[in-house]
Formats: sequence, C-alpha cells, structure tokens
Amino acid sequence: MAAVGAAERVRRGTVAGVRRKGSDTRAEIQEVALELFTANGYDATSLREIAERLGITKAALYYHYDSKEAIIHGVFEQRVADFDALIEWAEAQPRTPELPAEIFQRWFDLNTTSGLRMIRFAVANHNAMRDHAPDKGGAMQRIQRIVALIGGPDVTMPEQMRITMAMLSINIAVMAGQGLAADDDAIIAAAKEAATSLLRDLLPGYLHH
Amino acid sequence: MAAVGAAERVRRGTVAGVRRKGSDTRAEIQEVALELFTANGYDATSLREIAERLGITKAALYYHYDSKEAIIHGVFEQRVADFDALIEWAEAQPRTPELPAEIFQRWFDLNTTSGLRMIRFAVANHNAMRDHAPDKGGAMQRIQRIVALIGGPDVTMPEQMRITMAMLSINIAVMAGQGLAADDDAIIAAAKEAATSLLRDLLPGYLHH
DNA sequence: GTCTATACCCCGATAGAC
DNA sequence: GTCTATCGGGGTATAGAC
Repeated sequence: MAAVGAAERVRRGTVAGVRRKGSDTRAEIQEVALELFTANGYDATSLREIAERLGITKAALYYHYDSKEAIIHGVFEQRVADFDALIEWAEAQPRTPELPAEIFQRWFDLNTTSGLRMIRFAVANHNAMRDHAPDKGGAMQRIQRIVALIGGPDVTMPEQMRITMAMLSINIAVMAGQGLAADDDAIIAAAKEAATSLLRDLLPGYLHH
Repeated sequence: MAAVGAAERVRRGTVAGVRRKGSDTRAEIQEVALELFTANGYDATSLREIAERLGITKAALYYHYDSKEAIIHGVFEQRVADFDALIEWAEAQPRTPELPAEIFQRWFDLNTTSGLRMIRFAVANHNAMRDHAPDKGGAMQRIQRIVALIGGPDVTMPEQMRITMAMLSINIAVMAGQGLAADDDAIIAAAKEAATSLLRDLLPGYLHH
C-alpha cells in the first residue's frame, strides 16, 4: 500500500500526521462503509477496501472500531434510533382516527426525506440486517411494533400484512427503479402511490388529495 | 472430517463406493445449495458447509461443478428458463385486451405454485443475483422484458414502475411474512391482494373475482 | 491516530491416489 | 465419484513503533 502523501493528508484534515480537533474519522468510516456495504454487500466488503477508500490502513480502522461487526452496528444504530423515536412519539399520542395515517406519513418521510441511502442499504443487506443487528430481532422487530401502532388493538393478520407491505413499498420501489431509468423522485412517487393503494381502505385519513 | 460410514453411503445411494445408476448428486447439491444460500446468503455459505451437509468433501463437489459460481448458476438456470418460457409464450400471443392480465397471472403462478423457495432465495441474495447472474443483467433484465410485454407499446414510466412493483409484490410479501406469523398461503394471498390493488386501474381484465 | 508487520484462519481450488 | 493433502490468497484481527 502506497504511503499517504501530504496533499492527501490535508484533504483528510490531518497536518503532519496530527488529526485536527473535531476529527470525524468515525463518521467518515461510517459513510464509506455504508456506501460499500450498499454497493457490494456486507460480506463481500473487506476492511481493506474501506481503509483504502479512506486513505488509511486496516489497522487504523481498528483504532476506531473493535471489529467489522462494530462498523455495521454503527450504521444500524442511526437507523434504529430513528425507529425508536417514531415509536416513542406514536405511543405518546392519543389514539384519534387520524393517528394511523399520521404515523405512516412520518415513517414514509423518515425513509425518503434524507435520500434513499438507508433503504438501498437495507435492500442490499437483507441477511446482514438479520444476522448483525445490534439487538436480537433488530429492525424488523421495530417495524412490527410500528405496524401494531398503525393497526391498532383489533388489527387482523391480513391487515398487518398489508400495513407491513405498505411500509416496505419504498424497498420494492427501489428494487424496481434499479432496472428502469428511474430517479429518486420517481421512485419515491411510485412508493407513495403503492402505499396509498395498499392502505386505501384501511386508513380513513390517509391522503385524500 | 470423519470418514463416511457404510450406513451413510447407503442413505446417499452408493454401495461400496459405486454410485447407483441414475445418480442425482448434482440435484442434491443444487437442493442443499439453494437451502443454504437462502438461509445464509451466497457469500456467507462456504463449499465446506455444502459438502458437509451432503456427507461428501469439498473436492467431491468439484467433480460435479467447476466452481462455487457454477453452483449458483445452476440455481439461476432453472429460474431463468422459466422466465424465458413465459416471455416466449407472451410474444407469440395476439395482443388482446386481456393479454396483460393473463401474462401477469402466469408470472404470479410461476412464483407461487411450486412454493416460495425461489422467492426466498431471491430475497436473500439480491446482490448475488446481480453479480453472479449467468448472463449480464440476468433476472432483472428478463423482468423488465415481461414488464414491457404487460405494459404494451405505449406504457409510461410510472406505469412500468407500478407493474414492476406488482411483479415484486411476492417478494415484499415474503419479507413482511418473516416478522409476522404468516404461513405461505397467507403470504401468497397478501401478495395477490397487493398486486391487484397496484394493477387495478391498469389491467382491465385482471381479477374481477 | 496512524503506521508496518505479522499471526492465524478459512476460503476456493487443484493434484493425484483409489 | 470420492478421497487425502495441499496450495495460494485474502479475510479479520493484533502487536508494537512512531
């Protein structure tokens, strides 16, 4: 591996090998890892690749994270925290007839307003999300919790399926968009349309525009 | 690795090391590979695991297949052949108003009547299907071809998205069913329902039951 | 905080006996 | 058709200098 030149160090925010105050190497690792895990999958991505992309060595990675699994945990944490915030919010609301639609809308925004990066990651790492989730069950378990909150106390199993599929409509839209020449806006629009038709008869307050 | 005992050989259809006529080792390898690739993913599944499950060694695997990739190609071939048969059939039909619905129905049956094994494999091996498809583009390219046949010559991009998502409704139904306690019939029913609502306005002849 | 160097393991794949 | 044995390589992870 070639030595890191001075110009490269400056680009990465180091001077003479001393990292600037407010260093964000961990965040950079997260970003690169998310990108590579999404493009090639968790198993097919090596620590060497991640390090190379950052202009550091594998060993340096281990200063910031204890293991490869710890790196993907970092990716999950961000997302799981968003899920938990939504769950907490929803549980604190009075159960009005409009609440289910409101919860779904927030779920949808959560997954689209800051781009589709996390969805693309989820699509490409289906197995890794099951095997390396920080806590047992992880993301899917939280999705089920949200489904329950949307569905309410008397929700039937077919209804739960429909709600879950509506929540995953962004995922299939991303999959579908891969083959077509669809940009993010078209993907999001298609996902919203699909979710609408799935929830049409279920959520009275959802999307009458 | 322990030597294979006589009883084990008999179970696998060999006597004194000589394979019976009509041996189906290749088929057994396919079956085990499909199972393990689905459970753990292509990358996370080693040839040692596959061999161990079959009671043979890695080296024996190489008598039947040239490489690990050749094994997954075998899984694809079966599925791709089904796709091609559907495409060929559809292209030979006169374009009546009912044809799109008929094509979709056949697609749906193709993916459900012999169980959900191939869908589960596809869900768990999203990346591998892209990277190790026998021909470039592989499955997704054929799906696009079928979308075009369903949509007809004047199909718009949003319509293509809807049709593609309808075709992938079985995939999200399987994903959704993982968290819920849904059996295959419930998953298939949910997928059909979702596809129906997605195609409602698009396919005049589809499913007025 | 990052480096070089290395340990250790398992992977896919091959050679050659039986 | 299956075996034992082995090869080369890349994987994660660690030790210790700077």
